[in-house]
Amino acid sequence: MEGRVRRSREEAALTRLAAVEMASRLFRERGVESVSVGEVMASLGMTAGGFYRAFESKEALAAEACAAAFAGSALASAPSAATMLRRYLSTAHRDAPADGCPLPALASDAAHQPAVRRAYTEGVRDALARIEALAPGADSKALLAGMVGALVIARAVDDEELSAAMLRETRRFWTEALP
Amino acid sequence: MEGRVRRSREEAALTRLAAVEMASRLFRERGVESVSVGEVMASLGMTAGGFYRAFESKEALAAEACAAAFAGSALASAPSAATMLRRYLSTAHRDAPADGCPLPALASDAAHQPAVRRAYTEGVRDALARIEALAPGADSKALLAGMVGALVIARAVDDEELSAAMLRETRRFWTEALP
DNA sequence: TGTACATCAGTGAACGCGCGTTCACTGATGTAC
DNA sequence: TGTACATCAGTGAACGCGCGTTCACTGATGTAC
Repeated sequence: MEGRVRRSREEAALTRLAAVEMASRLFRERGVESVSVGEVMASLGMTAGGFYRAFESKEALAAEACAAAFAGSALASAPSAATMLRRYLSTAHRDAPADGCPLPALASDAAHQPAVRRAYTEGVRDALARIEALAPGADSKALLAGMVGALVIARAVDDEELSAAMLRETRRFWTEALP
Repeated sequence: MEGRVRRSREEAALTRLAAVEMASRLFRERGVESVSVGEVMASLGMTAGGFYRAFESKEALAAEACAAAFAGSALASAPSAATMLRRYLSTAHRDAPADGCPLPALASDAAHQPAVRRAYTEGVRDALARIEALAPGADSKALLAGMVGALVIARAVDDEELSAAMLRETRRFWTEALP
């Protein structure tokens, strides 16, 4: 296109927020390393060059986008432990990683990239606190491990029946195991 | 170096096996996409060009290397469910992904690459069968989810204490929960 | 068994490509008077 | 409020780099006689 160029500062700030939000979704869907800066900006109708007016590097975006993913996690709003388990261990959650919990989606990135790792650690602490609030007395770490593991395996497997069974059986076990 | 070149067919076959084994370790350690063909071959003291006499593509190597990782999984040799839990949910296993179970290490690759996905699915079926053999009557899917999830989180987290606690509490819960 | 030739495992340079990042430039926005 | 100038958000081309893959070449291995 020709040169429609400078936006107002307000618009630029909104663009920045939109980039973080878009990156947070794309990173959960496909992993930080598989999504390019150019793709994030193109999704916003912009070119890659402008990215560096708003962010210092891709790593800085990764840190912000992951923190944003944890901050906006839907797990926060469940009214009971049973509801949390039903929503978390659902095929809908499995099939929508971009909108879902970052713990299964970003585990591999966190294991290999320090910027993601920091946000991830806080996300684990928050998740444990939420589980303890919803299910006092439950073994929160074993429960979180089961939820995250079931989703990770359900997303990695080729067989729809096996995938659904991982979610269903894990949900059933923990629904019965809770006080 | 100068041209010491052609090896015997026997040597070439050993080189091929060594490449699969090396790739299987490197892929578990850092993920398939973060390890280059050149790096795998350099680890064997060779150049990248020769790779394509033995393999059709990097994707073909990924499929073979992942299948090999599952075939050689140490989980197979545990004499009891308690021993399996102790070994699997240990900091030693957490800190040695190259030698460890592929289920936590390759989950992200399986979710995004069809060649890995197929081997992964068989790996999940095998793991469930082994758990059912060691702990008849246990909820094998919930248990596998807990083991894999605890290791995935323990490897993704910045805080040694939190990381060790994830393993320890998950192990304690399941040791008590088993028949 | 010995010799002459064909094969082919591995080398190393080159390729096309996509990536993260830089930069000169544009023209609307923001500011000073 | 209106004008003149400075700023700077975003463009688009270019960069250096590492990747997966190809290919002409080498010389030891394998084979035919």
